Amino acid sequence: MLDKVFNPNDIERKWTDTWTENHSFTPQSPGDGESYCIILPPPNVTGMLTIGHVLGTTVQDILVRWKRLRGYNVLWLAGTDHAGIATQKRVEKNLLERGVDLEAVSREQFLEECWKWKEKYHGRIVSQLNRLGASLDWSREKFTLDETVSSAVREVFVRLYEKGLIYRGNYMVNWCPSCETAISDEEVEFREMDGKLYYIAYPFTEGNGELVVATTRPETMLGDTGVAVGPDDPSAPDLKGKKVRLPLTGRDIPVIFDQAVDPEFGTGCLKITPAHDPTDFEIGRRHNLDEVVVIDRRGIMNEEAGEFAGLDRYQARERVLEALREKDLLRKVEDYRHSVGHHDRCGTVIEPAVSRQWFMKMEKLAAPAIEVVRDQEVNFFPERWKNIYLNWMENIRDWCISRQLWWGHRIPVWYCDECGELIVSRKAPGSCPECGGEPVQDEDVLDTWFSSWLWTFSPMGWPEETDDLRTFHPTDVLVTGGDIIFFWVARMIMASLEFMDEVPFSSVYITGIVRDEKGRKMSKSLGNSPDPIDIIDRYGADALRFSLMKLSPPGQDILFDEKKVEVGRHFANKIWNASRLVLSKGVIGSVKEANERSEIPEGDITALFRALFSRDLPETAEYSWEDRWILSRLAFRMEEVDRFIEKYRFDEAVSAAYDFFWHEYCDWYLEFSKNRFSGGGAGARGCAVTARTVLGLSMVMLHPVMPFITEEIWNMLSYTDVTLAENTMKLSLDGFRDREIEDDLTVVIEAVTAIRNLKQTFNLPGSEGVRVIMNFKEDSELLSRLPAYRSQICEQAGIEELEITRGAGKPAKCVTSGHLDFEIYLPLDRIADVDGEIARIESKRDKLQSDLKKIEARLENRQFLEKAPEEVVARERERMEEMKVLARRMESTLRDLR
RNA sequence: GGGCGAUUAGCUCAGUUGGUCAGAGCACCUGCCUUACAAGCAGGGGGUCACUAGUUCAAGUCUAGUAUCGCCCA
Repeated sequence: MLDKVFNPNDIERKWTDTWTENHSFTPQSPGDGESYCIILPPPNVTGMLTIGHVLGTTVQDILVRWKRLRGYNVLWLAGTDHAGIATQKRVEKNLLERGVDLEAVSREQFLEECWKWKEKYHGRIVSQLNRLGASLDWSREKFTLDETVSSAVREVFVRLYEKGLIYRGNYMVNWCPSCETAISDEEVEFREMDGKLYYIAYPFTEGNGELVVATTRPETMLGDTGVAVGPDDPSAPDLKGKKVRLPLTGRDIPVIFDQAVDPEFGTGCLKITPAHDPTDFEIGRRHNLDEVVVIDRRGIMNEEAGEFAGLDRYQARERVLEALREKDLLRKVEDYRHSVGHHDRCGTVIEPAVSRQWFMKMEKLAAPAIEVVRDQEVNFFPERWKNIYLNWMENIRDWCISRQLWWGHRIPVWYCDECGELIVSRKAPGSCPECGGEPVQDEDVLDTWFSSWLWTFSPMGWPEETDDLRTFHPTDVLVTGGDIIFFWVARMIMASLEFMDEVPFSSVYITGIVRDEKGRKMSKSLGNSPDPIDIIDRYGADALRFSLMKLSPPGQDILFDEKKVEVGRHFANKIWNASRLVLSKGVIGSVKEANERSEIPEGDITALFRALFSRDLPETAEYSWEDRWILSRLAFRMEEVDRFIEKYRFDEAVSAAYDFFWHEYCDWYLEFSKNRFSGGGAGARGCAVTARTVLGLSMVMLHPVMPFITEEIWNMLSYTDVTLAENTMKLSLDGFRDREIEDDLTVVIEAVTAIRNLKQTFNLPGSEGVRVIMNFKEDSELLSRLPAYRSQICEQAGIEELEITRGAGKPAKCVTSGHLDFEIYLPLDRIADVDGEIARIESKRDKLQSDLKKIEARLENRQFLEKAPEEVVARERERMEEMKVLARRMESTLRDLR
């Protein structure tokens, strides 16, 4: 006998092991059937997965398992990312904590530490993904620094360099003084901050007078090489050719005129620091101003800053202000709120700096990537992301791709130590082709995303024309968060179009962001994400997956609270216990026997299904209306679930399966089945076969969402020796839909519920001696079919006798329940609480009458009658008549009671 | 400054092309440890759909504006 309470941990381990041993998720290339491919957004090897990863991973797993069940040749490609800055920082921190002097560590030694780190955390990530049930193909797994991927990176660099799209130069970049590297525009996060606006006087070199400039960063004045005013400035003619003397340095700098000056800002007069401000840089280059660097790579003032050298930029700010005050040049200080760029990885305030870096021209690459989205070759779900993508792509700027790090893809560029020749090459050159000198490789590495943007094809062996590429590229759908749409999604589309000449995927599904109960995004740095493994230990992976899917409508952020996982745990327990019931009846009519009897090919569940149930289940001793009904509902629900998954409506798909299993199969079918089992004989046999089959197909339906428990139950049902995860079945249950019986059951269920309600309201616990009359309106079609359901209605409602009548009068002493097609009379010798009953009916009558008034008003409205579609008017008329009948009956009931 | 979400029951959230859409889960109340399940069963109460105008015969749903919260871009 199975345990009473479902215990997920053992079976989850068991099936993970089995699937791994069977290599269940390794497809062939070329393979049988249509192929389907998803690449896993490679997690960083910096730490552990968050609940956010669980959400995205589950969505992908649902899609690939669902496709596999339908016979697709599915590849879900596993991989991890080296995460340049993040990993380097973690390793540095780790070394410092171990008391290692970073200055004394060589590049080689440091990289060795990084690889150790990678091995450790890679293992953790793999085990987390396995615990979650992710059906990834580990045989093809790649790490972004693997040789196949690295060679693709070098290939791409060389090709783009040769095409003139990659260039090196001295430009303004976002510099992180903490990480001591350049970063791309996308890695800068702007935050609103309270600051000050300082008004500083710059005296003219000749004559009296001064120009007052406004700045939030007074320390940068040490690097000023000009002062700019707008060309339309009223004082412009007077300023022509003038110079000012830069305070504290004594440097004479020109007054220039430039469109970029905003006359509304401050005094309308802008100090120009070309080496430390992006706008100033542009203005400076336009006017050939000097670029004086005063802040070094660590954010410390250099020797150009004179007496301020050696101070960090914030200390320098204070000291500069002091000095200006002393010289009486500080005219005004205002509070000022402005946005300040921070490095998204470490939170350090970005120091814009002129620096020699490698860049990629993006405009030409972006053009086709814009087209494919406009032409709907690539579609976003939810669709609103499309506009965000297009907006970014249309305003794209060049990409700074070099990083001053050690951990990453080293830039494939060498410089001759003799003649300085620049050599861009796929392989290390032996000697300089110009002078035979010794080539020295560029010290820097590439932005991590420079390898990630190739991820739909580089892990499959590009630039070789491999079987995998032929079979699986382009991939089908990319599932990821909206936060990396620029970093990654957009760039992948560009890369694939450039190098594969096709889109990388046809759909992009953007998941919501998982936040904590306070609405903060879960992140490693905040430490507010619970370890998914803890949750899995306590609730089970199926429960976690189910709950996340049920609670996350597409694109909506989800506030995660551990309590929400209970929904899934309860459901898994329900599945488990329903299975206990069904399996306990297994001795009757084993499906395996039926399988053998009908000589059905191993694993062909559809054929089995059809052999067990012919299209029109005859009203035989074996099968009866209960079976027809649940099969009809199953047919409907399976189709519904498929439709929702196709539309990426996982919340709806999961809810449909849940409602079917719990509220149709368990609440009604299995309850009906108890009587049939206890009756024994052929009826019990048919019931057992149906109960098992529906259970089995429910497992198929739920497997993509809850792979473990469904696999377990599926195997206990012994249909085949093939695991559910590896099974394929083309299911088409269309023919089993039976509207008439579904309509009948709607009434049966309504009647049973009404009787239960009356019984409970009037406190009749047992069924003994309870007699109920179900009185139909004269014209009801149901009347003739109802007797078939009579015994189940009695059983389910807990009554001894059900009399079905037509147009009969109401007995004198009884309580009633009114419905559209029928009325329930429950005769009582004595109504204990007459007043309560009157109040109950009155409140229902009041509600009915107010609804009735609305409908009457509508039907008296000439406009409605003229303009609304006929069927709407007809339906309203019908409703009004029905409600009138109900109201009359209620009134008569009330009269009787009083 | 520009753009995008959100606002529906005490809580967390569904509600697709306007017309049986006012719903689910949790929480709550009542009765049940009924031989699958108390992580359960049966029954029940509970909402002016943020606000204001508008379009329409008809608005939770469409339009505009307002308020509050959140995100993205500059």
